[in-house]
Amino acid sequence: MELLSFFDSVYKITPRARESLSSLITEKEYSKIEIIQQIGSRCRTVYIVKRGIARIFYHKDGLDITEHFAFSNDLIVRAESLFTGEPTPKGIQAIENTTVYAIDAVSLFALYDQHHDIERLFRLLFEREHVNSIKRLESLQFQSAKDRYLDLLKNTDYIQKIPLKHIASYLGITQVSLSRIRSEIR
Amino acid sequence: MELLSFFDSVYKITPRARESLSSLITEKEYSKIEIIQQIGSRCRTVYIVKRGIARIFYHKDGLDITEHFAFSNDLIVRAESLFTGEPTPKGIQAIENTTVYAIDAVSLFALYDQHHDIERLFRLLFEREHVNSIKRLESLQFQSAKDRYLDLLKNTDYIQKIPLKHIASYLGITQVSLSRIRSEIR
DNA sequence: CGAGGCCTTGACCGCGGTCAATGCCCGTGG
DNA sequence: CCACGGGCATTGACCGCGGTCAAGGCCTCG
Repeated sequence: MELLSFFDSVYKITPRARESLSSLITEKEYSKIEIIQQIGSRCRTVYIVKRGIARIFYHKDGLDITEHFAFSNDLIVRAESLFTGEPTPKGIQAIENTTVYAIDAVSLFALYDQHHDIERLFRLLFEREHVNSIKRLESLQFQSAKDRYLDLLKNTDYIQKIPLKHIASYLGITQVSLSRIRSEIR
Repeated sequence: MELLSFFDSVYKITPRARESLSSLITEKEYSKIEIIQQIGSRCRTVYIVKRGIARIFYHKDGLDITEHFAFSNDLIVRAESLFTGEPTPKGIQAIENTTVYAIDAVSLFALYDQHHDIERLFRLLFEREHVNSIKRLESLQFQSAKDRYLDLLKNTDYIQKIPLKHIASYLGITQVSLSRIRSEIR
């Protein structure tokens, strides 16, 4: 499976661990706009995007706000719920027709006790997410919306597939402002 | 040691692991304004504040920007360097006379191989930091500076000990704007 | 007592916000 | 097949939050 070789590139686990882990992995398909996880639910599944695009979103003052985009091989979890067990006001949605790998979190955490190396693999995977959050913090704290948009253009393929309204809220601005920024650029 | 009982409250480790771990822990004292870790260094030490206040900061366009504050029992690491091995443009400074516990990261990571439960303990500690980063992301993405300041006032004791200029940059605004916000409030 | 750091205040400006009108694309039904 | 309606993006008019620059007050420390 492609996913397992991606895992190998992060941290190699023993064949036995690999076997236990792979038995937990299922694939699911979602069509454009479909909800993968409802707002208000608890995060009990670790998703990894196989193909397509997904986003984490929530509602604030009646607005739909995108917090995160995920592409191929990206994890997509609502960490503030997965790590605490609390429900989260955030949901997960497919932006295009999307295939994800899904791993049940309870079973996964149970495997941690039997296979030290699985815990390590996922520790490393989540550490990457942690670093991503910090980078995003930096950009939100002291860059203009325009700079953030230019960065996004530079670093993210497939942006053209994402509706501008989602990009706008991800950048922390309205789609009206994003539209003006875009018109300035060329 | 107080630190070990704090660790116990997060995750209990075996007596043997506890012994190995405690041999890595040292205490260091820094006076107000003193630099704990230089800008541009690699993060090879896990610090936990025992007493006092520390901050993570960096320079952007000649300005001094505070990214994080740490109080008693808070971890203080530059995760984007600790987890990647890359140097970081961020430094650590004591805001007051501060005592920290210091754990050498290389030795700690080596212990992970011998003691599964130490890896788990620190995984859980870092997960908390991860969740904090995400909460902060939310507030930076879609709250006004005033709301962020009010939250900070509510959730953080000892703010009165932190110079306003640091609070301002932490909120993503200038100290001039913070000053106006403060004057509005009462 | 003088110097420098920190905080406040005033004048002025620009980025990004709201509200509203318009254009465009696309799916659905008569 | 065209007409209509709804969602998405753009554009204009207007406003307010937070930015810069500069002056002034207040501590602290040598």
